[in-house]
Amino acid sequence: MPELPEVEVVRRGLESWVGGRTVAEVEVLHPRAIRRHLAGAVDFADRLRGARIGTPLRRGKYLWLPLAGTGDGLCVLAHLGMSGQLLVQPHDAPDEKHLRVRVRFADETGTELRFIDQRTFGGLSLHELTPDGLPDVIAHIARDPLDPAFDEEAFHAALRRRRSTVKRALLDQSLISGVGNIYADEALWRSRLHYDRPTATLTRPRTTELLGHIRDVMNAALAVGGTSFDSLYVNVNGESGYFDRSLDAYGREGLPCRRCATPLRRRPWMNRSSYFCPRCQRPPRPARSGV
DNA sequence: TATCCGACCTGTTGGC
DNA sequence: TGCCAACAGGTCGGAT
Repeated sequence: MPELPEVEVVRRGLESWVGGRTVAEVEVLHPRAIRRHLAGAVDFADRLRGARIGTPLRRGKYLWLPLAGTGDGLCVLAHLGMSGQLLVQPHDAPDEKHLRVRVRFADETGTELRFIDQRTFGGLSLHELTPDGLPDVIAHIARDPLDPAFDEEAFHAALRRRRSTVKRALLDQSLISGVGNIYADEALWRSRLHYDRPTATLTRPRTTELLGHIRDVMNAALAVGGTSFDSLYVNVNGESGYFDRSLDAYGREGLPCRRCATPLRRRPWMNRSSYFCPRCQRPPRPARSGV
């Protein structure tokens, strides 16, 4: 599933293969893929035609392509959801089964950009950029932990204020962006923190340690092209990443913990799963009532 | 206001 | 072999 490292791999691919090219034609094959573009498919295609793609940018799991030539301050915002792919394909390559949007360019390179999405949780839309260069609709998305301007002190203070648990907080994109279920479980395992640990109990050193593990695991995944369990995540050239072989917690139910050999467990959690080591990641003690 | 949780969506897998 | 339920999970919006 595309989280920050996978989206960054895609962003880098787009920078190489799509940056600087001019859009000739856009074909929307499934309306749900552009559902966040409220003006609809015809408007989406009309406004994109003739635009020149700038350098792709990213915040958390969102990436966007600034546009020139359509009036200032417009961009294509993309979210891959759970199964979205942005592929650069030859014109004559057969259409993928779940091809949703096709972008052709006004050049002779012989390739086009395709948005493919099996589960249609992702999508493309056009938005204006705010003065600080961010698409207006993602102003609520926090900076991600690989952003040099990420404010660690403010993050810790926000955690302490919350009456919630640590994994919920990690998945809250308005608090810290780019972390999804996989890297949350990995970082918690590395930090020896149980997913239900109340955020208000985290000390400043524990927050620093947790952020360090989040950055480490994301950078390690980035270095090998991200995590691919199946064909649902690939880079713009259709290649898989290799970080699934390095996962310590996610998807390893019943397998021995790489620290203590205790079999890892999976627990249903918020309509998904949490993987953890019952020995290294002790559940929090219940709060005593009436004290 | 803060937090929680169901709905959305489709292919795969496992049980019967 | 075929049917069905469970599962995967990021984001949004309604409920509490």
